[in-house]
Amino acid sequence: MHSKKRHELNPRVSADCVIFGFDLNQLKVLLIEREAVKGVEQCMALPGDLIFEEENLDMAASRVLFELTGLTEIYLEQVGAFGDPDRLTNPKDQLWLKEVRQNPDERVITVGYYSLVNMNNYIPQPSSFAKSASWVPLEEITELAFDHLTILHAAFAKLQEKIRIQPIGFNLLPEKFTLSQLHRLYELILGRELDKRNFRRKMLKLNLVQSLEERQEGVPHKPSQFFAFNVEKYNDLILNGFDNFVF
Amino acid sequence: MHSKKRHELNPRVSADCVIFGFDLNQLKVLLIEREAVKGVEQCMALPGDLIFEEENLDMAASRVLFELTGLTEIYLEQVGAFGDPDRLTNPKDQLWLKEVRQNPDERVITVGYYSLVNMNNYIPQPSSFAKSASWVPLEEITELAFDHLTILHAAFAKLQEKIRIQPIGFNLLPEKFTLSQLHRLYELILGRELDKRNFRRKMLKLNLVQSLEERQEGVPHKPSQFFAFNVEKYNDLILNGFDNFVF
DNA sequence: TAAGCTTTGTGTCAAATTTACACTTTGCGA
DNA sequence: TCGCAAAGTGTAAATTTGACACAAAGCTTA
Repeated sequence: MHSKKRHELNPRVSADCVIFGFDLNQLKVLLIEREAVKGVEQCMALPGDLIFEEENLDMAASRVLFELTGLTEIYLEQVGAFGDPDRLTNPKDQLWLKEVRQNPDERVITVGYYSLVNMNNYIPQPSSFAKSASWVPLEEITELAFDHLTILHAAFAKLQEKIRIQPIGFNLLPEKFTLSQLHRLYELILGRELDKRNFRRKMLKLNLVQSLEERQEGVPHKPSQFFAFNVEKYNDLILNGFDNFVF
Repeated sequence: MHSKKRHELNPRVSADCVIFGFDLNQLKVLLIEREAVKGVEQCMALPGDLIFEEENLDMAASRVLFELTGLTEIYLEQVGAFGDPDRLTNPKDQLWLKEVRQNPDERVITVGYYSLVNMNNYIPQPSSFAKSASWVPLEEITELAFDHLTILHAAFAKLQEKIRIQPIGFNLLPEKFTLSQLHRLYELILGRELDKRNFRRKMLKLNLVQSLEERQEGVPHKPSQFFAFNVEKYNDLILNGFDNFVF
């Protein structure tokens, strides 16, 4: 028991969103450009903002995402809370906050969210303090405002865990896709090569995808068969998990 | 863009801890008894309390756990943030808060943490507003203060995910344990039966445990061999994961 | 219009892993 | 010494994995 009286934390709370997209070639993340203020040049950031009194966290994250990027109807999954006392104390961030917030020194706890979307269905429309909103290749992101790089890494780590436990791709790919595209998606998320034939065999045996009566057109090579997810099986695997793991 | 001015959330923040233990037979959770105040009988709760201004979240969780239960040196992993506007509005909880908090109506965002410990190494010593602190069988927990049951379920879900990805047991079992005990632990966490022979074969092949030159004594049946974890291999698997999952 | 380029798509075999399944052993207690 | 309770053990069939190379298709261009 401590006898000295300490002050209870009384912070603002924000939500930050890590939206992953896939352009059939690269993994991308939706970033906004934080507007420049005097003394601070533009800077990329996750879409995120303070949340309001009557909101719950999940709804707040959706609203914030919508207000900054125009995206809506996105299922967001929580990454976790980030609340280091010094997460906003970088000099550049401080300058920016002084221009934008009423109490720039106040602590802010943020709750990170992430989602996987099909880039083509969501054209970002920046507004509020987002000067732009655009898809940036994951591998090119080396610096972000505040502790957003930490949040991004945590979200990607979650994605890498998720792919071991659930099927992935339904939200990242168009309705029709080729197995090569799915293959590449898995390689990008897992960060390593997967044998093409073994990958196909596995996917087909899982019954997760079904081939359509349609092939690519206009490509300068043998056209690929299109596939679609077997939604029933996909949802089944999400609910019940794979059963061929350890034990 | 909204034009109407809304108030930014300015809550208190708490940390709640879900500490799992294993008595070689059952999974248990460390709960405190929230002291009765006028009009509200005693009630079980996760150890948790408000955090202070200068703390970061992880350290705050450790402190709170220590202050309420005396446990220290425990590695806590984050479950996530819980912040529904109505998470404290149950009438009983309100009555209790009115006695204990300066501003009982203030919103509180909580950050959940969980950990796995060897019950025998941590004898809870209640203090602060914890009238008692004790290990309660997981399956007997059907009601808790606030939204603590939700947090508990989320933590258990994390544990079930973790066991698919990492070895488990090092922190839950004593140094020497029998394979039956480890077997039971896995069955409890996974919630289903595992074939005894196959389980043993797998564990031994993973090289995760090594048999000691010592057997049980005084049991009214064939005494069991003791085993210990192969720490090197255990840490290797935590770092690098199992490699025999899908793909 | 043929040659070349690029990506798709396919099969097999050996090795490893999984699954299902039942009886003997050991030590204590009655 | 008999009975009880849990420990401990092996095998065979089925499935899954991992490694590996070449023909097919359609566009491009010379």
